[in-house]
Amino acid sequence: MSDEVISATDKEFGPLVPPYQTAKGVHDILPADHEYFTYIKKVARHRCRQAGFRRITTPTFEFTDVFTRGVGETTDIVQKEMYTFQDRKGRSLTLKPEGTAGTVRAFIEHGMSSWPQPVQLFYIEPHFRYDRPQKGRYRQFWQFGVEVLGESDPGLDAQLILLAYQTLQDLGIAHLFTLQLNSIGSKESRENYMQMLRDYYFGKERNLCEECRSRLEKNPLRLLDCKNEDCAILAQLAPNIMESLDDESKQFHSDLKEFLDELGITYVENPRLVRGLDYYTKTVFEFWDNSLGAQNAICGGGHYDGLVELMGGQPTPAVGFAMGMERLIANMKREKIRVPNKDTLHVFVAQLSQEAKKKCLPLIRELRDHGVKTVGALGKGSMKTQIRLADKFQVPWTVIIGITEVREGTAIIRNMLKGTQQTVAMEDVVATLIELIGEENLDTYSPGELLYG
RNA sequence: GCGGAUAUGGUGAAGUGGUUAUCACGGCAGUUUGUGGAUCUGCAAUCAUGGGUUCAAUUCCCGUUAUCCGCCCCA
Repeated sequence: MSDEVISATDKEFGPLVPPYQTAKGVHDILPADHEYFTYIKKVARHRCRQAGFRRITTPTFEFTDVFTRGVGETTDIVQKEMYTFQDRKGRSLTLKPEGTAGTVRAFIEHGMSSWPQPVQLFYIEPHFRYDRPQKGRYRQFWQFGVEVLGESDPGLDAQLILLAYQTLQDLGIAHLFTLQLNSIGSKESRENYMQMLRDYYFGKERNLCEECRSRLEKNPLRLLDCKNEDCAILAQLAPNIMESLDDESKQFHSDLKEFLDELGITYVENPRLVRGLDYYTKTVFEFWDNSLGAQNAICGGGHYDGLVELMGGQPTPAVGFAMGMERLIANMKREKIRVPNKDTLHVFVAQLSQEAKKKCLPLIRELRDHGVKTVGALGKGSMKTQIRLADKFQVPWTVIIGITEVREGTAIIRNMLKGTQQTVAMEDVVATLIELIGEENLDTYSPGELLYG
């Protein structure tokens, strides 16, 4: 590598020379954090399976149009947060910034409208947004999301909100959040409402922030949740969306609230809640962090009746939500919640001499096949080093096989907690250990039998 | 995209305009070759990076990059 290259890149982008570090806004997920990831995935999968959802994974990148059309041209996500690049033939591709657009694309592409309706899907996937990193906001982040397509009923929305709520409960953090609820009506009533807003703001433009002035034309709904002081005051006095809803949406919304009451889920009606993605209709909701008072959502979702059609499919009602895995973890840690994990080992196998090593390999294999979590020090190292390593791993049992044991056909089983040890015949080692560990503690998870034919 | 703070071994922290940069935890190795968790010994940092001020900078100033926080937006 020439000096020229090093200095040029170094100056513009920081350490692009060894040792490397992660790009801005992305993180390694280390084993300690995977304990949380694994646990949350289990909870999510379990809740989804109970409710008849099946998992889908859409590609990490799609044609850019999938998102510009699906998410909406005027949204912040599309306008300034997408990772867009060209492939070798000049096609524009984009790393998925959210999960719904790709899922809807898949729904249409695979003819899911002919599956039994509604189609219920969930995903646990990384997403990408080019945004300034901050607490709970990363350029690559994981979302757990669900979508229900092909049927429209307030009961469905209620179920979905319940699913989100129970997931938060399962993770021990539901009490930290408040459900914010609103309805933005049908496409038609929303357009009427947007016209009402434009009329309301007519002549008041000079009091708006610069951004809101441009929103006025493209997406006046967003004026309602602007944090700018003056904009907020005007928004307070703006016409309430509830009053301009069409009758069907009104009925839908009041039914939903009834169902939520029935389920004992509390919510705050928030007529200024609008979502940053264009595809929503009727129900929109977010779970907001209580302590911040501000809008820091751990989960957001809503009803989107027009999207499938917009993306070239048959008119299909749908509803979904997504929650941020990193934010879930951050909140669990904030609550000092720890998560059970099964990474602890049972047995360490120490060996001395080449002959002993030969005996160790089959033994380790047999132990593992029986569900005994086992590691062995097959590299060089004195007895002391190996036992010390066993101690570092905090295993309760160590098997020691040296020259003497090989000759006698035995092995030493050492109790690492008490410091006692016994010599047993080589063929009894596995059975003895299983008894010491206890069958119920073995790691014998089975993925299920394979089926043939 | 806009503002603020920070940047010292793997981690967390001290510290100084000038000879070997301190401490804790962790890591590795060793304490004479078959046994751990204690003690002891040793090893590991061009003090983010580029430039400037100065006889001299890790320490002062500026740029860059990164991290953290707020705004914006969202998950």
